Amino acid sequence: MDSRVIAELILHLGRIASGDGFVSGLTPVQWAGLRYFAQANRFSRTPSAFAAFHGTTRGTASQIIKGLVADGYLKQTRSKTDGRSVRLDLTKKARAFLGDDPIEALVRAADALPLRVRGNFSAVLQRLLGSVALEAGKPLFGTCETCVHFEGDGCCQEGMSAYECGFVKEALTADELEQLCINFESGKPAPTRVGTA
Amino acid sequence: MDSRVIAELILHLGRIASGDGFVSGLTPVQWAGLRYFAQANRFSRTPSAFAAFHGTTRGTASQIIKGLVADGYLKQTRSKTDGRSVRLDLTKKARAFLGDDPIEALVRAADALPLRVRGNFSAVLQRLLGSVALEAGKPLFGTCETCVHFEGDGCCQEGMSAYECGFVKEALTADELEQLCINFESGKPAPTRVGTA
DNA sequence: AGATTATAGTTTCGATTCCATACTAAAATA
DNA sequence: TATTTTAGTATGGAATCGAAACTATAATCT
Repeated sequence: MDSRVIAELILHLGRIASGDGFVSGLTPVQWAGLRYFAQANRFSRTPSAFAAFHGTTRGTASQIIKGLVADGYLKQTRSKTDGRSVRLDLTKKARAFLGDDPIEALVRAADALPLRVRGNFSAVLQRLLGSVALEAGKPLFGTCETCVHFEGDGCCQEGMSAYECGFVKEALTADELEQLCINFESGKPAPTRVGTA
Repeated sequence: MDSRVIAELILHLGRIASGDGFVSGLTPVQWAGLRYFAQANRFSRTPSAFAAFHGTTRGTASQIIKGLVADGYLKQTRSKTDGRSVRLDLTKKARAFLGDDPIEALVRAADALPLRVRGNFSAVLQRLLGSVALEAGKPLFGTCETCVHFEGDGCCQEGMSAYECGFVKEALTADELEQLCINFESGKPAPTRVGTA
């Protein structure tokens, strides 16, 4: 019986914290877009990936992005390796605006929680999201840390960090290990493994 | 740094779990309305209270309700004591439909959590909602259990339960103690108190 | 290679949502 | 009695979103 209360609290909290109407000139959807492109790694900063993440169609995603580009929050670059693809990057203007995101009220509230509580709480949220995303057939985004495609024993064999993604087969910078990726696939084999095909 | 992750998870989870588009013929907003009127006590089943809860305007709330009434999910009754006021009650049809609510996916996910975790988790959510609602100037709904207006020592003095709301000055049934109320005011004086004016 | 199919992204259209504003009617207050 | 407040409803315009159609590039299949 507590479960229903939890579910309703999450939905309600999400709605309240999204901020109604315009905040600092952006709509809730536009803020969601900005947040996404601020956190997605370079393989995932595309209209399609955003659509998948946000749980909408590519058409809708395209519109949201168009608005953000027009207002100077995102910059578009065509991919050199794939002529169809496009990458979106936050402009300086956008980064400066991130602090006005209405989500900050919720961030502050979470920040007031005891450190220990935060960790548990966040883990439970992750778990709930995993279940719901699975059932709804939505892709689950995640970071390299627990991804099956992550290869690389952090040790610097020859002077350079040896992180690599086995899916796109490219090297990864340290920053990118913490960014969201659409190719994420959950799987936590022992941290020290060597790839058993 | 974990706080931001928490905030984004909540927003994301809320969006995914709201269900996109129509589910069983109702839109996400209509489902939200149905849930509200299923859980609000008789003082709070009004357009205004729903607007306050849902964080929208009375006009928008009125539209949502109009649709639900037209589709036979809600029944309108004018108040006898206040000619302006209107009370909305769920129809049998609506109660039968509640199980199809897209939120059920999230409910099931929460239900899979260990009992002990659920309690803590729910408490933290409550706390976050309290902070955010306060900061956003939104009213906080709650139940009699922790409301300052709740009067009555559950003991049955003369054969009937003596629960009463000091705000509307009316007797309360046992059911109503668990329903959401717009007149809720947080405050947890000692459970056994007698009203010090 | 050439034809077919799949993918990335965009555009357009219609339905829905929602806020702002204006409005009616019934309390509450002066 | 006159004024103000409150409850609820309508209307118009902007924004959102999904479905479907469309363009262009890549991948696949004879």
